[in-house]
Amino acid sequence: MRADAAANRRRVLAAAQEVFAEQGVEASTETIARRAGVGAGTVFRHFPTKRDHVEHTLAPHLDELAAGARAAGTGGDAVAALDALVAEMAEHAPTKLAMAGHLLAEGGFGEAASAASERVGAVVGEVLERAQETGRIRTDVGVEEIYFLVRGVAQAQALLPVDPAVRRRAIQVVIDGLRCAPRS
Amino acid sequence: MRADAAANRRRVLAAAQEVFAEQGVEASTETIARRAGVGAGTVFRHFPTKRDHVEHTLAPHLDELAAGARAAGTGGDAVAALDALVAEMAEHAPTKLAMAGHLLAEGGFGEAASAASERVGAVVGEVLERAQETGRIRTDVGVEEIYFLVRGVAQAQALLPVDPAVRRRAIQVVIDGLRCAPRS
Amino acid sequence: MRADAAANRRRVLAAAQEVFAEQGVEASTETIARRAGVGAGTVFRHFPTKRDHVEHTLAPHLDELAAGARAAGTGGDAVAALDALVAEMAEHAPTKLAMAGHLLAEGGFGEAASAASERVGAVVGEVLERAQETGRIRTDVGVEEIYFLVRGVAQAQALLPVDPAVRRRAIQVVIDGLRCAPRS
Amino acid sequence: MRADAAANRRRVLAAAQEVFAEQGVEASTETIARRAGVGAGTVFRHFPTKRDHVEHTLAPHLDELAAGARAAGTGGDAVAALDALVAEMAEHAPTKLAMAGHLLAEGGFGEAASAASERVGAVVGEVLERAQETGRIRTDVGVEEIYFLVRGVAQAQALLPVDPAVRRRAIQVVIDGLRCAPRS
DNA sequence: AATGAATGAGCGTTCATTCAT
DNA sequence: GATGAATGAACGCTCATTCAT
Repeated sequence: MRADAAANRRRVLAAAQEVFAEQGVEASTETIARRAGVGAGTVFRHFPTKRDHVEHTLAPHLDELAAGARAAGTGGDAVAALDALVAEMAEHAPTKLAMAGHLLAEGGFGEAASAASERVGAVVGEVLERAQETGRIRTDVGVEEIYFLVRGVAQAQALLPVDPAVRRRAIQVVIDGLRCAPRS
Repeated sequence: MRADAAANRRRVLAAAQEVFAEQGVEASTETIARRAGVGAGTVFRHFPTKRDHVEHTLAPHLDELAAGARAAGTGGDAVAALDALVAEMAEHAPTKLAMAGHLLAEGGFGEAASAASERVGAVVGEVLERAQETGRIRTDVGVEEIYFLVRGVAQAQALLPVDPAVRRRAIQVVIDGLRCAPRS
Repeated sequence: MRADAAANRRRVLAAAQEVFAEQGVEASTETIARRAGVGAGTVFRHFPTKRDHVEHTLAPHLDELAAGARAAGTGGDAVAALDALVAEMAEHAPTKLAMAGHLLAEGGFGEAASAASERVGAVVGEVLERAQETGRIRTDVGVEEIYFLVRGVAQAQALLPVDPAVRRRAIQVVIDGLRCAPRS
Repeated sequence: MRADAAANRRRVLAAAQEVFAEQGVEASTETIARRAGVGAGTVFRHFPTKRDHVEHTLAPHLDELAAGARAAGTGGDAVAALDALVAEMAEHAPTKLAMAGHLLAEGGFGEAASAASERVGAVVGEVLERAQETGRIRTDVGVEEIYFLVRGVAQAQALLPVDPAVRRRAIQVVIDGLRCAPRS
């Protein structure tokens, strides 16, 4: 029976990813249960409150983000790697991250989300450090600034769909802004 | 009694600003009414639907934003003016802008919010153009990109409170990124 | 000022007739006040509760009904007069009588409506008696039965709009049923 | 638990029959829930909107009506059967039919009520045709006229309780009016 | 006397959560 | 373990009625 339970858990999480992405965190637990093909009670057995549910749905997203960041951020040229990482994160941390809002509005990330969030930070930290060592990336910014900017870009598109060309140019501004030389 | 009504309207709006800022747009109308010291019916007399209420709470914020932008963006040096405007907007378009989300999710801005939004855009457009004419600001970005970045930074701090120093440095990245010369 | 008050009262009643006819008794007092061009308070000054308001709007309708009945029921031939009266009442006591429902559901007619109702009954009684004296109208029915049937026909069309031809034939059945001779 | 749910559904319907009969369709869902001994949410689980609730409360009434009509309308003598059917319907389609008003005011019968309504019409049609074939029932009336008259009588008593003797005599007028021979 | 703003109870409806089966 | 029915507290909104001006 453990196997069944685990399978159900997975199906509930998958359904939640879909439904939260489509309808936002306000989607009802019933909807998710139906999509997962289980009863509402089952969802609550696995995630006793909605907070838990949202948190455990967010965590894999963050891990995916970390994975994407790691993949993008390990190319040969450290600076190019940073550029790619920022672009990757800013483009692929979309709508779904609105979940974080719900969590934070209700008392901050829990264990699961915090851990995943730190894993993302670690990856970014590594890549950033490598890039700064080349001397071409400004050293007055750290992981926090990067993360802040990336979250911002991600949320800006979540709120209001925007022409991809606009988004791309905006991201380029951020990337260029991370370069060392002060200008003019 | 027009005077009393106007006073009440102002108190309701003030309460809404507070409450929406504290608890998000999901805050109940009852809560706002209580904070304003009026009955729930009074809120609905002034703003027949929640959308109306949110919209008319948001509009003054946008106007304040436009006013701040205009103030910041009219200094002598056009580029310094742009820098100031971006900083000003990014710092002072806080939590409360989450209201826009509610509106957009429910069918777009209404008249009041659209008008205010355009007023903001106009100010930014003017300042940006002036700055670009100096040749020191990149010309591959327009109002949309600026607005997108500013919204992003604003929302990023709305979602998750952040050390002001971090925010300041992140904003500096954006400002520097707007400069012309591509680097290294 | 007495004159102004009386004029207002009349305008409120006229507005109520229109609005109740259009939207049913559920129409809000506000709507009626607006239509009458007065404030809501004025309506309540004249009719302290909604019951009062409905009742005093209904009474003139009943009086109109009585007037129509009297006009129709005073022709030369007593039986023809009865036929005309029934037809007249059944056709012209339409939708608006739904008001009676509200009243009855809330504790019966009040003074004003009761008096008007009795005035209708008196007219019908006179005409019926004259007709019965010809020996051609059954004597096992009285005003109550007539009134009951007429109300029925009137309300049947109020609830569900019906082909006028159907209504006419149905009314003819009632008229024929009032004749003396039992058949086959 | 399907059994419990079904039982609850039945209790809710029974409560609704009572409450709608006593207080009209405007009765609150809360009241019905309390009468049924369940929470308000339970009522809405079974009948997602008030329309649904009214409709499914009305439909059994119509079916009962059809059943009664069929029972009354299948005796040996076709004319006697018609008489019985009209009497039966007019007497037993009481207050509760006011429900139809709510439905019609809100966009017509739905599936359930329409189907039941047609079942009633079919029964009446059969009996009427048989009776007309005897040559003793006027052929200028059809199901529509009968239905109209019956609804009328039913609603007349719904609106204002009336002495059963009066009602009986009024119904007799209708029955006699359906006979062939024109009189006088 | 008239106004129309304020009130607050009530309504239909939704949803996270609990619990009997 | 899973189910899905039941719960009941909210919520947005309406409206008869009251009352300060």
